[in-house]
Amino acid sequence: MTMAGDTRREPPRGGGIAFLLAQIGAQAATLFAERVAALDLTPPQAGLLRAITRQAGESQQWFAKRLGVPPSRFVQLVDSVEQRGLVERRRRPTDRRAYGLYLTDAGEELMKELGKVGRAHEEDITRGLSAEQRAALHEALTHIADGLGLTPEVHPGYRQLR
Amino acid sequence: MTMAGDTRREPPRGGGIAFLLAQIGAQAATLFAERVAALDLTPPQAGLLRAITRQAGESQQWFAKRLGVPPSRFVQLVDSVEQRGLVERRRRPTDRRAYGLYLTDAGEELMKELGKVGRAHEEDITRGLSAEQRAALHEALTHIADGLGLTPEVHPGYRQLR
DNA sequence: TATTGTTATACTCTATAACTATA
DNA sequence: TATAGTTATAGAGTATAACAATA
Repeated sequence: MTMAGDTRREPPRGGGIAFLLAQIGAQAATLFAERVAALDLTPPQAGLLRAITRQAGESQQWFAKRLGVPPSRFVQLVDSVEQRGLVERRRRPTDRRAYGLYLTDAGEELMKELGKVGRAHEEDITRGLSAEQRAALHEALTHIADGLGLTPEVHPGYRQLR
Repeated sequence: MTMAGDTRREPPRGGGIAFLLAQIGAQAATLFAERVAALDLTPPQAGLLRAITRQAGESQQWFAKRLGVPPSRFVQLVDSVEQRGLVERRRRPTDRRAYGLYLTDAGEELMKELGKVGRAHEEDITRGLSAEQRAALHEALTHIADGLGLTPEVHPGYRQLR
């Protein structure tokens, strides 16, 4: 099934690895957007829910910085998931300017669905690769991400569905 | 130098291969945008110049479809490089509705610089990977791109520099 | 009537900066 | 005076659809 060593293409695939990464990354982001749309979520909303799962109770400023989103945009993002009953803002008694963010029960439920969607998406992208190829690919990509100074949480490439 | 088999991270890097691809792809696109900005080009302009290099004389419609850009946007794209003297529109005698697109001498010159930029960018991204890792990575990415139905020319992920 | 290229317009997404309430 | 959150506004980028010239 895997066409090992297929380099017969001419002209050669433009731009090599960097071009392929940009091209595939954009397509992966689009496919992910389509998948989470089935849960009535946008990719930024999905990213926020996941971040809250990991760091429940942190302030909006904290999440906004962590996710690389400007505070003004972040407000609307929180509004959108709060109005759907997925996330709660809780005033902090110690500093009444700040809100801590928490998932509601409905939010926790949706996160399970989101986990399934993520696994299906992963399978979509890596379909046809052997376990060895996947391991090597994951290692190479992690190496590149580290070299580019990318941190696991920040995802500058979220894309809305048109 | 390469940290082979580094899977100690916790929590594990989010989303696995698909997430890494989207994250890296976005960053690669941004870095490329910064590099071509040194030539006073945007990524879509660079993509157009490269396409014309390969298929000089084809019509605007042909290129627009090939690059996945709507005709209305394509007009402005051609305008921008024509005004800089990099590209020429030539009316077709056989069908006076259509224009064939050609690089000017200045355009050919700039393409050489663009080639250098592309190679430097490729090195930026793949820095620290062994020759074997690069070959395996290229193969895996080509496989993924084929699986996603991506063609070598179309690049839906061009991103403007902000 | 259909097609190439063009223009006009409207819409989406985003960031900048001003504003409020608390500290 | 400084900070968390919010709101208002303006800009960039994009697509949709109407238009002119040629077939």
